[in-house]
Amino acid sequence: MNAIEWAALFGLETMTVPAKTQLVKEGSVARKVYIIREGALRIWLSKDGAEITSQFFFEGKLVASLESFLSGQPSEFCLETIEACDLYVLDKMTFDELMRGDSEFRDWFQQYILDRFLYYSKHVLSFLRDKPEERYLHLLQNNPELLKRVPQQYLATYIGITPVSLSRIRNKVAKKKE
Amino acid sequence: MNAIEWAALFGLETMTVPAKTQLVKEGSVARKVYIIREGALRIWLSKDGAEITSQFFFEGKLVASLESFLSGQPSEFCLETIEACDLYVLDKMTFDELMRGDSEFRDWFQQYILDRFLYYSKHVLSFLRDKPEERYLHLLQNNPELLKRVPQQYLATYIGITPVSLSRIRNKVAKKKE
DNA sequence: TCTTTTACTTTACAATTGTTAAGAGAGAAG
DNA sequence: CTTCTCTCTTAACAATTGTAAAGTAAAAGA
Repeated sequence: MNAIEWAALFGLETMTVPAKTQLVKEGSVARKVYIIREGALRIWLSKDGAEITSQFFFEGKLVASLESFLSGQPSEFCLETIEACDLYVLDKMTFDELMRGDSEFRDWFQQYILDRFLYYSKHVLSFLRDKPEERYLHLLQNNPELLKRVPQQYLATYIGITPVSLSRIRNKVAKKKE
Repeated sequence: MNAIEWAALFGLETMTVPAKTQLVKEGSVARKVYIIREGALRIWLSKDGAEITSQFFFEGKLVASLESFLSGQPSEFCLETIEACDLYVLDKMTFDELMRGDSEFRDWFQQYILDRFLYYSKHVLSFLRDKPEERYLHLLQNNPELLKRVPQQYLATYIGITPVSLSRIRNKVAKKKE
């Protein structure tokens, strides 16, 4: 079972939101998780007034400010749509009931947490092992869809550099290809 | 229940190993998890012949090359003792039985995975938001024990820089304090 | 259509980090 | 005690990135 199938099975309500909608704001408590039927979102945090993107989410994925949703603490992050999105909504009360009562869903969600854990392990690794230019090249190779779909300014902070520096790297890479 | 209490409850065997022992080597499959009675360990990976430390573990913690232990795939990392260690050993067969048969243990382990997930989220954050100097200062503030117990060359790669650069930063910070 | 806004690029300069090599100091081994 | 090894420091130079500002191009709004 994937996230969309769970959403359909539970008959979750859907909502449609325009681009640049903040579903969870910094400092507020996340009370819902969303399953993406269509669209793209990102999680960002602010540093000295600038936005730093920490993750992207696309069709078929479950997305939330998880650490806030699970702990009940105010979120350090903002969850915001990049494009107009079509989303299933799962509120915390229903989620808690499912986690208590539906062992299949519980197993599925725990697998989801494990996947996210493994994703983060690899992500940390790329910061330890690779230079920004290498991180960009890996994205280009392993996730070209991401580059086409996401504004470069978001991509830059996602790989830990400024938009200016990413522009320079792209220029450098393009010249090498000639 | 914490990891040590579980180990005692299950009557796990213990082992004592000297410093710089590789419990899991790069490319081998991790078949055990360890619970630390005494000592310190680290996980590292190699990049162009150099070792990059990705995490530290101390007393009371469960440690393994988790992605290898859970997936059965060869480990990308090496699990190595920093000091002489006194460890409980939990092999995969016993672990799998416990995960199937003991719902309390299963819940405990899943909470452990969740904690690790949250730890990694924050770790990624520090790479996105902070400069190496800030990462060092945060360690100094939040984890001074770590700095005393772990060789600086390991610490340097842990925060994503070279030992030379860490030495420079320490010098700079010391001068600021005068 | 014209204006405004936004995203991206480019440039120049400052700051930081990587690299290489040499040196100082502490501890281990003989 | 002496030598060897290992860790950390320091220095010089190259490479990379950050910052600030100006320029370009394309999309959005009136």
